[in-house]
Amino acid sequence: MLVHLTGTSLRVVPKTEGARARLNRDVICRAAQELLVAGDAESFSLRALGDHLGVDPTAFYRHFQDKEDLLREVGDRALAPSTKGFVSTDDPADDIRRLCLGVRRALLKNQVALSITSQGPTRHVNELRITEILLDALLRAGLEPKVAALTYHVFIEFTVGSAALDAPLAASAASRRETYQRWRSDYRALPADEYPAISILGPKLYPSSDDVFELGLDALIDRLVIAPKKP
Amino acid sequence: MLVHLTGTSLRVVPKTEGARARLNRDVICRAAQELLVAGDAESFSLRALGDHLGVDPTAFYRHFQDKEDLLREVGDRALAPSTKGFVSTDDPADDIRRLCLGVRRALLKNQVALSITSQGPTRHVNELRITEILLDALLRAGLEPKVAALTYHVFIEFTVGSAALDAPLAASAASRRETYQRWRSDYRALPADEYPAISILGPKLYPSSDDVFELGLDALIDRLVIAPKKP
DNA sequence: ACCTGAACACCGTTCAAGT
DNA sequence: ACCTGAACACCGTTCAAGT
Repeated sequence: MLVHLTGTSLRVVPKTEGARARLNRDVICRAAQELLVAGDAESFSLRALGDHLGVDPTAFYRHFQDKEDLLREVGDRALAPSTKGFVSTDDPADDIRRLCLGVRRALLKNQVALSITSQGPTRHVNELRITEILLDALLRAGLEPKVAALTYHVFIEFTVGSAALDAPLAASAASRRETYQRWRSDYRALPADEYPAISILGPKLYPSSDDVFELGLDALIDRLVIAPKKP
Repeated sequence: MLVHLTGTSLRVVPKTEGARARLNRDVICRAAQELLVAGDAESFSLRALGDHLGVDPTAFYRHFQDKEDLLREVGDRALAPSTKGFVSTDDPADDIRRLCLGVRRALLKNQVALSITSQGPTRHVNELRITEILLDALLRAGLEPKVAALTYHVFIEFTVGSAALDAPLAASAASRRETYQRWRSDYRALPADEYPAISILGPKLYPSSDDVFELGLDALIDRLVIAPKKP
């Protein structure tokens, strides 16, 4: 069969016709991001997305392979603020620190932490930039290749993993304080003879998850980048 | 209203009647664990659980509040091997190391990492034991209460978070090697001028996730427990 | 007391049909 | 070329009915 042009394909399409919400990957991603930032991640569905776009839910399949394909791209777009305008300095340790903090913030805001790592590398530009920045910093810090690769994965697992754990709570920032209050009082109700350490430290548990992340991140940077252990 | 015994409540129930798969939390949890260990986590459903038990799917609701209630208990049971028989020594750093490695192994095997932390503390015995062991070790290591609490959360986030990220791949151990192969070759196909660090380190990425976890865990222990930073 | 089964309000996805 | 809408094969959960 030959591909052939028909007369109609050369017609000029009126702009007014194109104005009514013509779908493409960009407008779909933006609508998905709006829903994810606004509500909780688990109420997101392709049907809700269709509603939000004023379009049949299945129109989506013209532009993405499946839901995962969409979430992966939405996730990558969410990461843009952490790579756009990022400039590496002559302090690789600080570069790593700034990058991981930015990645975490972007993931928490958009509730897409898990979709990022679900199926390995892609050509998605922000994921690749993050990998490049991190690996570059680790090489500049003087790590040998094999150790640099391992260390890269440590930072990714800690950053993305803790974001995945914190995201559900970070979403409802208002209720987080009272949730934590309740959890602490659950600990307080435990028998002190059976759980002595918990009864001492219970009131101090569930601090700011930002503080937790920074403590862990700085420890990893100190030990793995600034003063790596000799083998 | 008074609680009163009726004559029938004293009747001896024939054992043959009890033998036909009478439901309770224990047999339901065991069936769920079997399904989770055998297959992938996302194919688990209450309907599949009902089939496996030879029972209507909704019979489940006589014994658990909802699916999350079940998964939380299944998760806690999965953690039992990491706390049963655990003995703390006079080396708190090593106690932490052994505990976190055991917790990670248990979570990966049962694919229940995320269900553990989804809604804070409970009276589930293994979760509480893990908290107690960890907090106790941190206090014995000489950390002051506030730092000990932060450090506790760092270890939990790193252990559970990385298990949550690794679990989907750990499930299909057979296909993991070839998956990693493909990912590495994806990296190799990238333009070297745009991604110089990736093109150098690409072949070394995606090492054993056990090695990654141990590198990070030991770094955190060194920096936060053995040689904590002075404020 | 405990289980069944119909029913409700959803999912992601496919595919023939429309324009 | 792109969108629609019916349909398929599922979900978790509720509730009246059975025994």
